[in-house]
Amino acid sequence: MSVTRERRERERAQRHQLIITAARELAEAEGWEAVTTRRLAERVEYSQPVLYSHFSGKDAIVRAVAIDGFGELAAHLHRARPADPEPRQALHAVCRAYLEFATERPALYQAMFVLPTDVKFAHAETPPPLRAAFDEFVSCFRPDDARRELFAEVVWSALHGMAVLSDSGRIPSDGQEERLDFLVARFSDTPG
Amino acid sequence: MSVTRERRERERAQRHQLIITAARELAEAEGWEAVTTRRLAERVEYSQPVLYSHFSGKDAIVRAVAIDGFGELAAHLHRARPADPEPRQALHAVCRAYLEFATERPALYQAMFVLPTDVKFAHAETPPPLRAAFDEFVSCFRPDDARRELFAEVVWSALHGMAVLSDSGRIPSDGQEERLDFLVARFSDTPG
DNA sequence: CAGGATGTCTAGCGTTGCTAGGATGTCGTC
DNA sequence: GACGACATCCTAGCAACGCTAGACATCCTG
Repeated sequence: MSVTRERRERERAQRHQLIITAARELAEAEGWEAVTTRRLAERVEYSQPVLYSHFSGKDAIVRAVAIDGFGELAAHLHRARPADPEPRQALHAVCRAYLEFATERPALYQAMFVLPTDVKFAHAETPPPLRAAFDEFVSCFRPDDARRELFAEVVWSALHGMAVLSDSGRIPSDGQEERLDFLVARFSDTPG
Repeated sequence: MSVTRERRERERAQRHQLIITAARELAEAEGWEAVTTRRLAERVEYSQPVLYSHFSGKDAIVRAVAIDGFGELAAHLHRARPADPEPRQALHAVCRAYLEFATERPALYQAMFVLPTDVKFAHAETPPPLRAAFDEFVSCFRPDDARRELFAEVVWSALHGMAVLSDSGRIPSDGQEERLDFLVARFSDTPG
């Protein structure tokens, strides 16, 4: 339990995070198909096997990036929700923030919500930040409505669909604002 | 221009389709990650290079599968839409049919709407069956409403989100029916 | 200072998508 | 019917992939 050991562990933890951020940067710059273990190793200036001493495999690295993303998304949505919760404006703000997040960090978003994953959603083992992000949607609906979780699921599904279809060029990305307005108009508790 | 030549071309066309259906079956049975050029070649009882005399690469095979799927989806949605178009029931029927299609042919659905593609959506070069499928949604809204295309985009996005999030285990698949009901209630022209 | 644990690298395995080049067979012409 | 031209198909191989075994170096401990 020497001082050296502590330093080692600290360095190891730093390198762990370095791998995660390097994977994320590489993915954001060139897409996930460009993130190979060789390029990643080169980028962190270690050899390939070092990656495997930190993560069980490439999937685990992607998962680590995704989990980092959940925290950022939760924070981003929370910042966007106005303090005075006029319900419809709150929903609009949160939805817009969600689409912003997806558009500005497409690779991160893919790691979180598109790539195959074994992260548990809506489950006891769900990462707390992920649950927190989802709750930002739930909180946009009336607390006394028993179906607000259902509402949140559908709104989230719609936003996710808009995000991925737009990102993959399947719907024109310049109509996103209009679609957002329409979605919120239809889903907010206070119609009109 | 001999008879033999005609037979050759006929055989070639058959083999072309054989490759497509083999790829699709393999994907439906074991997922797209199991569809390798070697396994596909083995399945059609030819060597690998034969695939490349029909398609420019693996992506082109996936695209061909997807395009087949567009036709089937359009037909499936059209069958589902009732002749007497009570608007809300029509929308409900088409939406349910869409989700059915996605759940029952998940690999085909992925080829069409998830995997990277260069198929043109909402464009002059859009495959007609794809446009026809989209129009089944558009037709669920009042013809005099200039924004019905927008409505259709958002409904489609929501359904797509529900389909992929459920398929990848990110929302529980047994809530799909409830979500569908809620979606249609909020989006149909005739509220209530 | 020796011995064992820890950390890191080189080298290589099996698989992937894809392609070059040779063998085989079929066709139109003399 | 024999022959050159052509089309068809396969064997063999390339580079890149995720991942791992085993050798080397380095450091802490007794």
